[in-house]
Amino acid sequence: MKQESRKEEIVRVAAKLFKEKGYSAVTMRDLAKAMGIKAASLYNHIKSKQDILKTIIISLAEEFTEGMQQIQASNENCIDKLNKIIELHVKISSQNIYGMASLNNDWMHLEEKLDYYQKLRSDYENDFRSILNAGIASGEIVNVKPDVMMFSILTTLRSLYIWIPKKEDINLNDLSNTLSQILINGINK
Amino acid sequence: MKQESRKEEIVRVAAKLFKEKGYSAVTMRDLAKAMGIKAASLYNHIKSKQDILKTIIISLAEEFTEGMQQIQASNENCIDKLNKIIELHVKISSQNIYGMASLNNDWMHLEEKLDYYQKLRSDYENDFRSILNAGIASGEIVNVKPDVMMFSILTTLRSLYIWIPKKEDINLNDLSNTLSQILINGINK
DNA sequence: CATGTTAACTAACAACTGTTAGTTTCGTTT
DNA sequence: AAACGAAACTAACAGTTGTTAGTTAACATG
Repeated sequence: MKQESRKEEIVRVAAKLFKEKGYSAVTMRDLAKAMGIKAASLYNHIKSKQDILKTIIISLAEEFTEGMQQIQASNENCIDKLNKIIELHVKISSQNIYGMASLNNDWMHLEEKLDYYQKLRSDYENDFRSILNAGIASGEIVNVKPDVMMFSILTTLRSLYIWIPKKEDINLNDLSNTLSQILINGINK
Repeated sequence: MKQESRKEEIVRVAAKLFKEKGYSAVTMRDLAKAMGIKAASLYNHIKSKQDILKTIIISLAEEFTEGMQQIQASNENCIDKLNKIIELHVKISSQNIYGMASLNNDWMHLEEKLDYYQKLRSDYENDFRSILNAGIASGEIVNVKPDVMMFSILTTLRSLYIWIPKKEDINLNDLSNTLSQILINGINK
């Protein structure tokens, strides 16, 4: 159990506030009050408000990129790759509920790192799309607009951070399995 | 073709800016510049910044409520009700792409109308849930966690505003049908 | 004990925030 | 021609914003 540094604590508390009100609506004085210190004291630990956002978002985006690369490299079939993607989102989202809110809602407020973030995201989507296309080609997956499929699955997975906290005593394996069933087999009997 | 009032124009332009940067990050001076006037001049037409947000969000939320009530009142089977809900979201979202962004991301910045909005939203979700439960009871719908089904379908539909603008020359009927197929029957072959 | 580091503090800054008051311009109606 | 209303303007406000500078207290290391 490694000790959390003061900077990490600030980033964690900031992410929580960012989830509730959004990056722009949270002031450094809000954050300081939540930390029990004065706003100026924050700057002993962090470079800027912008730097906090960058730390939150980029580390998460890189976690997704890494996970996707491992899935792509494996030689499982397409449905199993999709199941792995679902597990990846459930895992990362449940471990960092607050950060996921920033990733989804406040990425446009990244400044220097905006281009880098957008590249990671579009690479991720391209990988996702190519899994679906391979599944269509091999006959594993039904042949209807892969873009709509991707949109549907990915927005569900990207919104997990909203929904997971509402369920108490949730079992993450159960959740992954249920999502797999619903997203892949639908709800029709 | 009814003429757009100056106030409606301001609300429309504001919604566009809110979509790009979020409510909090858009200043009245930003909005004025986009309108080609000075910030103070906005107040000849609108009461406050808050009032703009309220106008955008509440009218949309009421549109959804009205649509859901009609669907509930009809005596179609559950799957057909779900198809109607999908059509409702596609229709409203495509007609008001910018407003949907505020509805999804900036509702927490409503002040006096926050409680009202939250009531509309939870009523909507309750209606949705009861359709799913009826479908499970009648054997139309597979019996797995209705909350996960609702979450999955509803977040996809709520995110349409992000995705529709990326597709040029999209046919809205096609989109509704494709979404129905994917959300209800899944992607498995 | 002396020294250095960490992390808090107070005070202040220049810029920006939403908004109000009062004024001007200009086309339309009396 | 006079009066009116709509819609723009300038100027200003009080409060808030992110951030910097310089200082102080507590504690660990030489």
